[in-house]
Amino acid sequence: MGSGSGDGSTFYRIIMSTGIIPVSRPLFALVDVNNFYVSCERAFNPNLINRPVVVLSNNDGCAVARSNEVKALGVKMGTPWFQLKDLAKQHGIVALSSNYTLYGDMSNRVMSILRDFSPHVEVYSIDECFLGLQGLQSLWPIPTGIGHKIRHRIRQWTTLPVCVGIGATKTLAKLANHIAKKQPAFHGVCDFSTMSYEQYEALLSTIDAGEVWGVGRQLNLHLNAAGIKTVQALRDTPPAWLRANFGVVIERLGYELRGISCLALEEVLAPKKQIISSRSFGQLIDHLTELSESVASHTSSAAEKLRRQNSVCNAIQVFIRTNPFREQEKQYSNCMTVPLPNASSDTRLLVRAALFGLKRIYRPGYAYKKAGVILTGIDSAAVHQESLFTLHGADDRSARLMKVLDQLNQRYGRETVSVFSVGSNKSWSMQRESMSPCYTTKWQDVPIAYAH
DNA sequence: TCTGGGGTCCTAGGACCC
DNA sequence: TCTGGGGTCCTAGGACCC
Repeated sequence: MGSGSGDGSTFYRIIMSTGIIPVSRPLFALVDVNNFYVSCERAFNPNLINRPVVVLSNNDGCAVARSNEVKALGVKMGTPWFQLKDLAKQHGIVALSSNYTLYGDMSNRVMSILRDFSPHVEVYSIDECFLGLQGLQSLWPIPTGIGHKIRHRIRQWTTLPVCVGIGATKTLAKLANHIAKKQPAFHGVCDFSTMSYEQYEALLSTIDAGEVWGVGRQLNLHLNAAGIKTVQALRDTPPAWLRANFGVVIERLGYELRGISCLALEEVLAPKKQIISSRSFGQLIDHLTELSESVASHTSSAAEKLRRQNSVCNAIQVFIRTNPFREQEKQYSNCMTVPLPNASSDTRLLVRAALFGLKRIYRPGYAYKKAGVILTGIDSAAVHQESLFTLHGADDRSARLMKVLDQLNQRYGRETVSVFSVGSNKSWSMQRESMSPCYTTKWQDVPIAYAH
């Protein structure tokens, strides 16, 4: 509930006066910046325009963005830089180290422009954004119009080139965007919603099923083996068959291609469910002390991200591995998930746990290439709010829990812990008697931290 | 010689509980 | 004590995405 919005009441009024349910079908746009990192660099260095440019990953390891000129040379995403050097010399490719601060800033500018076009916006990635176009018909009777206006304005205000895809579902909008990028005849805007049936079918029958959002390499192989090669063929495959063979995700994908929207716009930024911090080393290392320094620093930055979203985590995973590309060397890769006695975002506690795990998985005599940590079991409701709870039940655990509560309340100086209630006989469940988010701890955790 | 980093979702299997 | 079915939680691993 909780939707006492104007939309709702209007909806009901119309039903009552006319008896017609005004079903306004959803419509999505996907706006995507072309060659985003390269375009950002060009915005600040016009000398790069019309020249072949790549942006390289951390340690200048591999190409993570390519200009059209570089794509035309056949360079694939993720190609290692050392394999590109000859080609680069030959064609005068400019290689740049990545500058994520710049890209983040440019991304914010684009997103804020898009918010002027629609109140319903999902920032999908640093260079992509879904817009809900539903309800904008009075402003833009033909959706293609809004697409061109968006393109024009972003170009004018940021110099960045974008393409716009429009369709009845997010998957179709993605596909339309892909077409807008690949087929110059569309001038950067592909709008399925106003396209003729013939043109639509002709497009779908020529595009590889592997281009569909959610169809990766593996799935595409399986689809091809089953004779499903084009988007059209995939769409016309019975959803039940898709479910039986590939599961619920692909079944949903099938519906989305049929124009039945299954994926909603996610307008609010959901808190992260896991937070990773990891990096490859510039050179191989083998000592525990060096690994420890790296792991400690990763843990610290991960904990910072965790606190920024007002969360705590209940476990930290630490992992290390050798260089898998050096196939002739002996390989080692391992990880360990270290549970925390209490959910926390405290850097020192997390570092201690991570180093504890690292010591157990570390083996001397290997040349390590990468290390990192993953924070898991994230509880984003833990916002340190005061809440009032009651305790039900009467077995000895109640008394023990009360004691624990006292200890925690003393420690934090306020009511921070949720209380458990007793079910019918022996089952315990958490019960919150407050609407506000609370800090929760699990019954199983209690004896570990407060056994004595 | 040199090969990124950060996410999500789903599934399977084991431990444990009732 | 006999027993099975149903449920949760956790972890690992795969596939996919940008």
